[in-house]
Amino acid sequence: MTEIPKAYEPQSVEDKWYDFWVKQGCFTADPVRVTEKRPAYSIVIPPPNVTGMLHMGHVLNNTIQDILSRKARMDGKEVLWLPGTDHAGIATEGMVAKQLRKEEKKSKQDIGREEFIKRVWTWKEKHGGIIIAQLKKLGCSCDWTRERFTMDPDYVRNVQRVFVDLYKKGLIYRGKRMVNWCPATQTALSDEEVEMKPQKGFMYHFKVEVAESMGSATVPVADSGVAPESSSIHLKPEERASGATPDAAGGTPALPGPDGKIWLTIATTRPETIPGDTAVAVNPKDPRYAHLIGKHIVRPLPIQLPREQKLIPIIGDEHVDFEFGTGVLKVTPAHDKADFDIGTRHKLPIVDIMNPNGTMNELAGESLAGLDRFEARKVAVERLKEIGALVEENPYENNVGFSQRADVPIEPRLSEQWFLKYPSVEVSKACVEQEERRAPALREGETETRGAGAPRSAKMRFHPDRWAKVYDHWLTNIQDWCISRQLWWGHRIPVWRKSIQHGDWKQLGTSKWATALAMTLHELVEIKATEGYTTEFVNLSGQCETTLRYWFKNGTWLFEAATVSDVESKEWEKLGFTQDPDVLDTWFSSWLWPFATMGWTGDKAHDSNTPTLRAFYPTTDLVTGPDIIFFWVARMIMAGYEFMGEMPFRNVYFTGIIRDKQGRKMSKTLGNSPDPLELIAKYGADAIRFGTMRSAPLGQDVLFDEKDVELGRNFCNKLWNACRFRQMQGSAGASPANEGAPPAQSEVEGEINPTLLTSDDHWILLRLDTGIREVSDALASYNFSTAVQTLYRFFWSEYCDWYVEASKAALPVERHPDMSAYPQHTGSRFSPEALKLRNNKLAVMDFVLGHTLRLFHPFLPFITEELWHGMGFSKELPENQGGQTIMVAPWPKPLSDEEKNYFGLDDTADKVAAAKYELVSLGRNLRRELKLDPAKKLKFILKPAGTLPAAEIEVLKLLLNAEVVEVVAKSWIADKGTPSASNALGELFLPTAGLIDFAAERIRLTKEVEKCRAEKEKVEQKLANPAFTEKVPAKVLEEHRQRLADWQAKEKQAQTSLDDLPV
RNA sequence: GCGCGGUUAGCUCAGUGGUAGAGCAUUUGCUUCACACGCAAGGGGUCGCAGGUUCAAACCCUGCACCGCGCACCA
Repeated sequence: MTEIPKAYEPQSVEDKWYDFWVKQGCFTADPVRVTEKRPAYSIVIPPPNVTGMLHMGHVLNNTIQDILSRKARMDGKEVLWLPGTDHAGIATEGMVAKQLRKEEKKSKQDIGREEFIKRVWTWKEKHGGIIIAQLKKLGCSCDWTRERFTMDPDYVRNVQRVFVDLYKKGLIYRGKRMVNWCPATQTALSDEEVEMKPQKGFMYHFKVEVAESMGSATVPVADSGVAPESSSIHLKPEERASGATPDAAGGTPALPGPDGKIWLTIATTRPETIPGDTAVAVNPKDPRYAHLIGKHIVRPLPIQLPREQKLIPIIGDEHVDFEFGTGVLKVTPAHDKADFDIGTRHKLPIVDIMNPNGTMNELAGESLAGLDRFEARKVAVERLKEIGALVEENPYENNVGFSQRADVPIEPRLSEQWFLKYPSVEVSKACVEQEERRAPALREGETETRGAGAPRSAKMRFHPDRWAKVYDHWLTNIQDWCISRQLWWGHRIPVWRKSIQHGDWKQLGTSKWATALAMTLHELVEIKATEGYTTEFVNLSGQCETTLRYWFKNGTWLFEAATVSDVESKEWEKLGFTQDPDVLDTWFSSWLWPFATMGWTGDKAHDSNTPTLRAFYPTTDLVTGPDIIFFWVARMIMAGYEFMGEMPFRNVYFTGIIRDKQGRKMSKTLGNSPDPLELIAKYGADAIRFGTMRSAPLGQDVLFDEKDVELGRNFCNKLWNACRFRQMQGSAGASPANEGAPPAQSEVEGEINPTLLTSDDHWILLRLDTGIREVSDALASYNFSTAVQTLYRFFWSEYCDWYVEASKAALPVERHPDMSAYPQHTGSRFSPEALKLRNNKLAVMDFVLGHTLRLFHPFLPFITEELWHGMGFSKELPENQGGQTIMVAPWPKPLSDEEKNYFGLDDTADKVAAAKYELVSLGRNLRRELKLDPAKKLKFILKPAGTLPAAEIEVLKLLLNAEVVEVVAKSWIADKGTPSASNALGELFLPTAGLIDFAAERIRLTKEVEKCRAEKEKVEQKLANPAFTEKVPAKVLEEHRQRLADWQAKEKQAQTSLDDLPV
């Protein structure tokens, strides 16, 4: 490093080192290298959407993973950070469909499934790599040789295997159920993809006539010519409301009104679904309505239907809450989940009045058919008004489920879908450690459980562990997972179906394969050919691997063939079987991520010999957001147990959610989401990493502010300049960066000679030791912001602000410490002794910087690598110990007892320097309070408490910006009124003859006395309390006594000075 | 409704029972020869409220208020 720029320029450094790391294979994991001494450490990346662009959430998440990976490498582990992307079914399909519409004015149906999928692949090849390139910019040390995509052929095969396996186990089934239907994307969704949002709408009350109200008939009145609207249309709603309608709070039975009819009022938020009502339900215990059960009402919509077709029964069902609404519930089994359940209980007909796209169909009646559901709602209200059925219309807020992705209200819809009954639920539930259940002893051993080959605890840990409760709760109330999606882009369900008339086997054709199969089928079905459903499985072993499932009903067989074999599926197709058109939920592929990316095949014998799986599964850590705890984390755990027989990861770290500085979520519409790449370009990758980590406390959301990145840049610049300063001092000899140099080598030039260490050196070495401990501990407990703040404090406040500044007293300014070149400097500083001291100080600096760079490397990979080489620390180190790259230089260890002994560091070794720095602050304070010219070099007088070497005085002089620091004897007495300050080191005077502003000094001293007195009294009060002195531990009592003495002394001194001030 | 988290300096947050902290912002001063992306010195807080436990509470307990999040949900 010959010429060092004044400021750190990240742009010229980052690409260079990233390319270097990749070329040298620094990120590549090799399972062969894993041994007991070199344990494996692994993380699988939460695969970002292949359509995605890097956002701040990715920055947070991936920086953490990178820190963990880099730290693990420095710990000497074999690290696999496995990257990849996710095919993001709905998002990607939507994007390509949109493009198609825009560029070619075509729908996906226009070009067909095969062509459409081709287009998606083209799109993926072109744009799919963007986010990966962005991760590289951030410095992520992923093993790119193992990059995976959830639509890779191997991965697709794994998804199919898993599907067929679960199908075989009877955990996957197809059924007609109520699902969450997204009318925008026209697919079913899982419960997790539905977000409840409060919506402002209206509660409509409408009235219906009880058909049997005349008391004559229990049979529906066939009065087709006269629809109820014609007879009641003359009445105004309010008249009706006050008439026969029972008061919801009343409790009196609903009886015929003056017109001889009984009217019921029904409350609904969705009047457009009235045509789909197939019953009206009341609570059988409700005295108002119980007598009506079994009678019918006349459904008001659609209007045009003849009266007898509108009659629907009044049923009794406990589900109905009599407090709510009017206590009368309209039951729409096709369009409401709860209603569907009621319908099932009462065997009600199901009338689906909507199209898949959310428009009404012809069953909704002429006036609604073709309208969008929300439009239809308005029209339905109009119709009700027209016929006089609408009683009330009140603003109402309720919660409506929205499709998370499309942000439109979901529509409960009855449809045929595939469901998964979750596997391995109990073991997955039990494996996660809950805070209250954990033994205290285990908490201590936290660091050991991470990354080590054999975990001490068999449990999985969540960080912060409160998420374990959320996880547990979800698993306890778990519902079957709707896994089919009506999309084209994704893993198509590997099931082929055909229905065959009983005995009509010739339908299968006459091929050899078909004949053999038909024979088998024939034999089997002959035996089982009884009416009803069966769920027997036929494994046609010997002939094929397909799992066949069949049902028999009404003389027809329905066959379902599930297979992963391309050859066999072709055969099924030849036999007229057709593949299920649906694809699987994207999460149904990502839940396999931790092992499907590692060469898993599902064949136990094979997998147990797959090196990657053997070495790296289970993975060590998973880093993700709590928002996908159900979508991904929980499901991966179940898949891990089900298919690998083991947990997929030992620790899960949940990041916070990145928000803007006002606490709002980052969103595209708000425009509050900064582009990380712009920030990287502006401030550097290290800066954005540092800033993000610094402001991301464990388990809390992160309020992001560009200021944080700026701080990161400033920090990098500080690091840069501290190294630059060191570099300008020239060589101290041999490479000093060796870890814990053994005492035997101490005589080597450039190594630290303990006999030459000053109090400052002792102090910084102890501070370094503390820093190493704190950073290591913080990382072991995933407290990244604590780690960063510790580093910040150590490096900036301790090393730069105090140590380097103090060191300047012992370091000549000139670049070359060749004495002959500077004849004007003939003082002690340039004596051979001083030169030795100087070199020793440089050696200490190198020692500290060498450790510091390594401590920073996981957080700031680029600048530390640049400086590591630039400072020459890489020289003379073995290739695999930092010689090639700082990436694998050993992580700094706290100083051992041996090292501390060698350096002469006991627990009090930092006391002198600490007192010195405190006295400097006091002295600077004096100067300031007395309003003395800060630039002027002043004379200070020191009366030391003990003896102080001359070198210490030099340091004081420099740090106080003094002209001179004159040391005086104990007997020396200051002139009256000389401002002073004192601490353990001694008493510091600032003789100010002629300079002093007495008024300012009086104010200063008065304030000082007051403060001392207040503090003194606080302590006195405590000590005066007998309860305190009796019960308090001796140590605390002693502290208080000492504190009292200190304040008393200070007060006395300040008071004396005040008294001595000339009037 | 149930659960979780939060409430400490203007802002963002540390702080596991014993003298209230950091960064940013702010004030003042400084072209001190590594760094103005810097240096130095300040100002600024009855730790959300009310009780309780304790010699001692920001910290432990109880209740309340407010903010945020999750789950559930009644038409």
